[in-house]
Amino acid sequence: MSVQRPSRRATITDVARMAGVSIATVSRVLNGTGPVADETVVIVQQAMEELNYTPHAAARSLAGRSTETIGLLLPRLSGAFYPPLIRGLETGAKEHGFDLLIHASVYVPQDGARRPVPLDERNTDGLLIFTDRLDDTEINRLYEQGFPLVLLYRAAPAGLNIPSVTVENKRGARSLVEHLITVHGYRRIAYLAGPRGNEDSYWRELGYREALEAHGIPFDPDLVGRGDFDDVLARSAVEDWLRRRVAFDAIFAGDDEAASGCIMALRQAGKQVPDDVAVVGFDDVPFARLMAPSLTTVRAPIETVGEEAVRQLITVIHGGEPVPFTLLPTELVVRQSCGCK
Amino acid sequence: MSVQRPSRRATITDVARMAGVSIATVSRVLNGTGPVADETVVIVQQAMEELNYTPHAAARSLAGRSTETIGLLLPRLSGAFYPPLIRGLETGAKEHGFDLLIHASVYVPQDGARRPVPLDERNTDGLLIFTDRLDDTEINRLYEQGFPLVLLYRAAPAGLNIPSVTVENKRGARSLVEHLITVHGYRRIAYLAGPRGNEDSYWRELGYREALEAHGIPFDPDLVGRGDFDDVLARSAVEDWLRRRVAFDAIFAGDDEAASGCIMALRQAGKQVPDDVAVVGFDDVPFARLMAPSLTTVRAPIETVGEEAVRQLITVIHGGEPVPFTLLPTELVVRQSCGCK
DNA sequence: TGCTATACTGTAAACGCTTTCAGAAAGCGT
DNA sequence: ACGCTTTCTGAAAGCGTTTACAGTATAGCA
Repeated sequence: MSVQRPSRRATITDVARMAGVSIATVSRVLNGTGPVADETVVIVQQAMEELNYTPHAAARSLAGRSTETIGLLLPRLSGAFYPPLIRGLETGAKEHGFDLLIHASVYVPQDGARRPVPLDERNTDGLLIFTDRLDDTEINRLYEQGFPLVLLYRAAPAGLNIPSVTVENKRGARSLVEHLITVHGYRRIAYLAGPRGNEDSYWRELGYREALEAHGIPFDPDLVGRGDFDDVLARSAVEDWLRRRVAFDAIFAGDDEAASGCIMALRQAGKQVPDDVAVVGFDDVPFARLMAPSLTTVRAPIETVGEEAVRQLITVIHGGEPVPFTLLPTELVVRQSCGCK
Repeated sequence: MSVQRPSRRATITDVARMAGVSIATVSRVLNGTGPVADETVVIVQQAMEELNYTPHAAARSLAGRSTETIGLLLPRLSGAFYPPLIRGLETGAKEHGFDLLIHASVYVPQDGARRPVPLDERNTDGLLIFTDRLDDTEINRLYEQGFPLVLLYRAAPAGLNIPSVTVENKRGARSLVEHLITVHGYRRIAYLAGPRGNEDSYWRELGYREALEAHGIPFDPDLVGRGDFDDVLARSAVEDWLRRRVAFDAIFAGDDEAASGCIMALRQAGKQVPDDVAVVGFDDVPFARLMAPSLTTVRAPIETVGEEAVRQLITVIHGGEPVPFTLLPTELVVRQSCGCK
C-alpha cells in the first residue's frame, strides 16, 4: 500500500517517470502521433491508468493542439426557447465527438474594463454565436483570423462569409397573421416586437406587415409594442395597452414566451382568450400545446437549427466548405388560442 | 494607416514590446501586483488598449493564477427545470464577479476511453455539481485536493465535508399527497419516480409513503412507475399503466415535466384531468400555471437554490466557512389539476 | 561623503503540454 | 563488411503567463 500524497493531479512527467520513458513518448502514445513500439505503448498506457492521468486541456491548447470543444455564446438561458436549441447542439456535438461549453451572459459593449469573453479561439475549436451576443468588431477579428464561426438566428455582417442558420421568420409570421385575418376576421391585430435589433423580430414584423397589407388593413403603429420575447415584459406591455384602452382583437406576441405573458395579463384583466382577444405566438416551444388555451403558433425547428449549426461549424473546423446560409422552414400550427377549436 | 497583419491575437510580449518594458512589468500592471511607476502604468495601458490585448486564460491558469470562473456540471439542459436554476446561478455568479461556464452532458462511468470532464480544477476556481453528474471517485479526488465544490440536489458522499444545497423534498411531497388524500379523498395514488439513484426522487417517494401511511393507505408497488422527470418517459409510463388496466385516481408525477407527460397520455386516452384522474407535479416550473388544467404542484425555490449554491461556492473559494447543508423550504401550490377549482 | 532603505524594473524559471530535430538501433541489399 | 532506410526514442524549444530573485537608480540619513 503506497502513501497517498495530497493528490496533486498527475502530469505527463509523472507518467513518463513511471513508465521510464520521455514525456515526448508519452505524448506520442497519447495522441497516436509518431511511431511507438507496441511494448512501450502498453507500458505507458498502464502508467496512465495507474496514475489516473488526464491531459491538461489548457496546457494542451497552449501548446497548440485542437481542443475538441466548441463554444456556445448566448445572452441567456432562461426561457422555453433554449432547451430545444441546446438539445440540438448537444446532439450534433456528441455526434461528431466534440464537447460543448456554454457561456450565457449578455454582451456588454465597450465599457473600459469590459470582461473578456471566456470562450474564444484559445480554448475552443469553433464558436456558435447566438443573435447579438458578440459585437461585430469581435466577430470581425475572429473571422479575419480564420477562426471557425457559425451564427445562429442572425445573418453575417456585410462582407463576411460566415455561415449562418436561422428559420423562415417572415413566411411563418405572415401565414400566422393571415390565418387571424382570413379565418377569424380580425383586423385590429397587435404585434409585440422582440429585443431591439433582433433579426427574428425584424422579419416577423415584416411578415406581419405583409399580411396586413395583403388584406388591405392599414398598419397602425399604436398596435406595435415591445415584448422582448419575454413573458414578464410582454405582460406589462399588454397591461399598458389595456390601461391606455388601446383596442385590439388579437395579439401576435412575437414568440411563445411573450404569448404566455400576454395571456396572463389578459386573464388578470378579466378578458377571455381567445373569445375576447386571440393570442398567437411563434416557435412552438414544448409547453405551447399544454397551455390553456393551447397556443396557436408557428413551428420553428429549433432543435434542427442547433443540429444544423453544429454540422456547419464542424465542417468549417475540418476545413470543409459550409453552406453559407441555411434557412429552415416554418409551419403554422393551429390550436385554440386563435379562436379555432 | 498601418499594415494589418493577419491579426494574430496580441500577447503580453507584444504589449511589452510596444510599451518598451518587460513582460513582467506588463503582468504587474495587469494584475496590480508589485509597484510600477505611474508613468509606466499609463504607457502600458495605452499599449494594451492599442493592441486590444486580452490575457490568455489558459496560459494564466497554467501559470497558476485564479480563473475568476466557476463551472457547472449537469447531465442536461433540456427541461423547464433548468432555466430558473441557471438564472439563479448566473445572478449569483455575476454578483460576485465570476464567470459561469457550463458543461451539460451525461456522465459516462468508467469505460476505458472515457472522455475527461472539460471543466475541472484547472480551468475553474470551483465547481457546482448537479445530482449525479460526477461519480464519487472523481468528487473524492477533487475534494482531497481541496478544490472548492458545491453539490446541487444531492448530499455529499459519506465522510466528505462538501456543502450541498437542496430543497425539502420529503416535506413537500408529503403535503402534496396528503392534500390529495384529505381534500379529495383519493386512495389509489400512483407515483412516478425519477431517474435511478436520484436523491430528489428518493425523498419525494419517502414523503409519498409517509402520507399514505399516515392515512392508513397500504403502499402498492404496482402504483410506482418510472417517469425519470421527463415528459416523454412519463407519458409512456402512464400509457403502460393504462394498457395494463392499472386502476388509480391520481398521479403524483415526480416533477412538473413528468406531470405534463402524464396529462398528455391521459388526454390521449380520452381521460379527463382532473375529473377522471388527478395529476400533480413538483417544482412549480414557470409553465405550471399556464397548463390546462393549471398544475397543482409544490413550489421549490429553484432559482434560490442556484443563488445559494453560488454563494456557498464562492465562500469556499475565498477560504471561508460554508454552510455544510442548506435545505430550502418548499410550499404546496394548489391549482386545478388536483381537482380543486 | 558614504551608506542603506526604497521604488522600480528586468531576467529567468516554471506551469503541462506538443513538436521539431537529431540520434541510436536494427534491418536490408550489395 | 558497408551504407541506406526505417523504426523508435529523447532533448529541447516554445506556447503565454506569473513570480521569485536579482538588480539599478534614487532618496534619505548620518
